[in-house]
Amino acid sequence: MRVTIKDVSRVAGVSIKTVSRVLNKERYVRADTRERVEAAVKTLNFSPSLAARALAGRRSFQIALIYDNHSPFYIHQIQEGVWAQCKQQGVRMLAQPADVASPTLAAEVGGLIDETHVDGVILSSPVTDAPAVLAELERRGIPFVRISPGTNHALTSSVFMDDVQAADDMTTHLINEGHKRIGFIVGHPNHMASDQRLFGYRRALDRAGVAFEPNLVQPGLFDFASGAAAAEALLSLSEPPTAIFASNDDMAAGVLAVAHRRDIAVPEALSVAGFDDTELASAVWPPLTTIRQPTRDLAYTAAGLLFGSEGGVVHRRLQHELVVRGSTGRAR
Amino acid sequence: MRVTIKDVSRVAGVSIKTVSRVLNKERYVRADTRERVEAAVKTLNFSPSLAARALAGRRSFQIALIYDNHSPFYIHQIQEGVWAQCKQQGVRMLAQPADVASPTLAAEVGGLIDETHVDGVILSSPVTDAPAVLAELERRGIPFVRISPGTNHALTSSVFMDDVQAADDMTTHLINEGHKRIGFIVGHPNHMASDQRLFGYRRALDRAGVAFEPNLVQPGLFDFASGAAAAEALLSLSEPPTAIFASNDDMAAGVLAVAHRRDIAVPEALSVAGFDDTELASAVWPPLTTIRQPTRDLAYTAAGLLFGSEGGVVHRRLQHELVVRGSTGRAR
DNA sequence: CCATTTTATGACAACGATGTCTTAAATGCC
DNA sequence: GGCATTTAAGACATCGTTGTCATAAAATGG
Repeated sequence: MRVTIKDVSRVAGVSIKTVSRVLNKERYVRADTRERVEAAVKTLNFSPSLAARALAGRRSFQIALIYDNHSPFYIHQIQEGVWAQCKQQGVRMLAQPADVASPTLAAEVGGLIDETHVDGVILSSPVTDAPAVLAELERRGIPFVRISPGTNHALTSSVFMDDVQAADDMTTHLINEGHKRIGFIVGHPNHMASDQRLFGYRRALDRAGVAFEPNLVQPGLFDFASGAAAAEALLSLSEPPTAIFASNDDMAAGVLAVAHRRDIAVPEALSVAGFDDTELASAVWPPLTTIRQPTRDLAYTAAGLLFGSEGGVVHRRLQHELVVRGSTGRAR
Repeated sequence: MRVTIKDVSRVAGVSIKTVSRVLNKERYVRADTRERVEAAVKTLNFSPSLAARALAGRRSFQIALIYDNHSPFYIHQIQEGVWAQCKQQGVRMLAQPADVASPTLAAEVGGLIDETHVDGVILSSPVTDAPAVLAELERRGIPFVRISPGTNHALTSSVFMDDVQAADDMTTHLINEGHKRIGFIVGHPNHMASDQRLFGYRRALDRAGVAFEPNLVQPGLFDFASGAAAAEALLSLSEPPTAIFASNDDMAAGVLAVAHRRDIAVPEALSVAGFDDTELASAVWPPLTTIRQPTRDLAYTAAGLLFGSEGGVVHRRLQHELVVRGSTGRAR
């Protein structure tokens, strides 16, 4: 049999309402009463039913994390950050993989909210930019925070980093190392960050007075295979680049593999740079020069905003960092 | 305002109990009544409250996945498999990171179950072998399935692969390639699979009549850094191995990095093998020879058993597969 | 055709908490 | 000391479903 608030109230010799008050840290409970209740809770090893709390009260003590991202490293860090905050707040986390391409996504999200009564939602890129989902959340008036959204910054709370500046930093670093022909692998077209990183790359080139060459830019999908394919294309050019900047680490790993296969020394003959600084960046050889994106902190902060006292729309930018490792060096 | 079963019943012109019957696919509902109800559900866009269902009924339509594993790739595949099964069954998944070393783990798991009313639990290694957790679950009589448990196979349902045989297969493969001095990097001591893989390694050596050398075995923690450290130790021996078999891919990636750093050609001068066939195995250079562990399928199957009709304890062994890639070759 | 069984539906209590309202005791104020 | 206010605690309705029981209608059988 389940231990209920009623059992606690009997043992403590008070009404269930008083137990409820203690549980929710409400006012108007005498210190000695509180202690008796707390003792009873401990003795009986009581955990309140979230279902009953959700049904009767205004909170469900659950939030949902919705993501559609195919980099396991990235998701892992996001989950970890959100979970850390949830644990601190005594709230459960519902992990919800999704598919931004699905026409039923908004309906699914709506169903999720109705079913679970979640107190809030965290959206991770690229779900952050699915208009139907945003509309659905807005219509329900449920609080939500977006991690690294690409659009409508004013609309709702979000945490993010400056993708344009980060890509600019990396490109500038490569230029400073003497590179003039820098290949660029764009990210997945679903992700707004892809455009921004491309923009940062171009901005840095412009500022340095390096001509932009369209055939040095290759499309990618944020995964290993597309990075490798893009590298093949770039290295097959009559005048190949001396450096390749991939929009994330997974694709950069693909570039490294191709370089190895073609017996091109990295970084002596080719510099390779990634983006994100996931665990992968230090697990390949040579370790990747990359942009440390504070993914875990972004997620932790996002969940914090959801519970936070600060009313209204809040935006937080977290700092990125250029991490120079062995995969880049001076141009020959 | 929330749409409730009452609204549906009004629109359909039936009692709420009848709506409930349709929702739960119970018997004794006329076809035309069922259709009217289903139409009303669609019109109103109704999703039943899980909280209310859990409170009133015997099911909560939620299961928990408990894991403590530091390989993001592995967890990702586990989550994906469980989620796929949940989606098919119309059930929510509660992702619950844990710490097997924590003395309060069993209490936390107990609290989770009381709070959420979950219908079942899936344990992923190494939580599968935490006696306190198992006792707690047993005490509550809640169904659970273990993924790759190391102990007490008869106790409860589980899905697994043959770690001993797999490690034996890999070791035999290396022996067949002419290797006599094969280094082995053990996994995390918390994981039972670590012992089994070591055992398989020894069994293969014994059968082939290759002498076992204790200093060719190094401890590891299933992560990149420990793999690198173990490789340093092995390659610093006066008579270093010609092949290194790491108990998982992350550690094998560490070995590769050390080999590169020391300018040891792989596979010409050193063969390197991993275990798991996570995405990482194909993202490093050269791509790893490894054991394909059907992680996603294990998870999918485990969740299936939880919902399955088969009463009592069920065990399912899934097949592993030796995947030969570029990181291993003939011994010089 | 009547008795019996099966099918189909509804009324109402129950699940385990919180919200609202009420009441009693303690405290503050002039 | 008397009255207003604050503090402390309980009674009871309520949240949105499912479980149980009752009952009417339809099907079945001899």
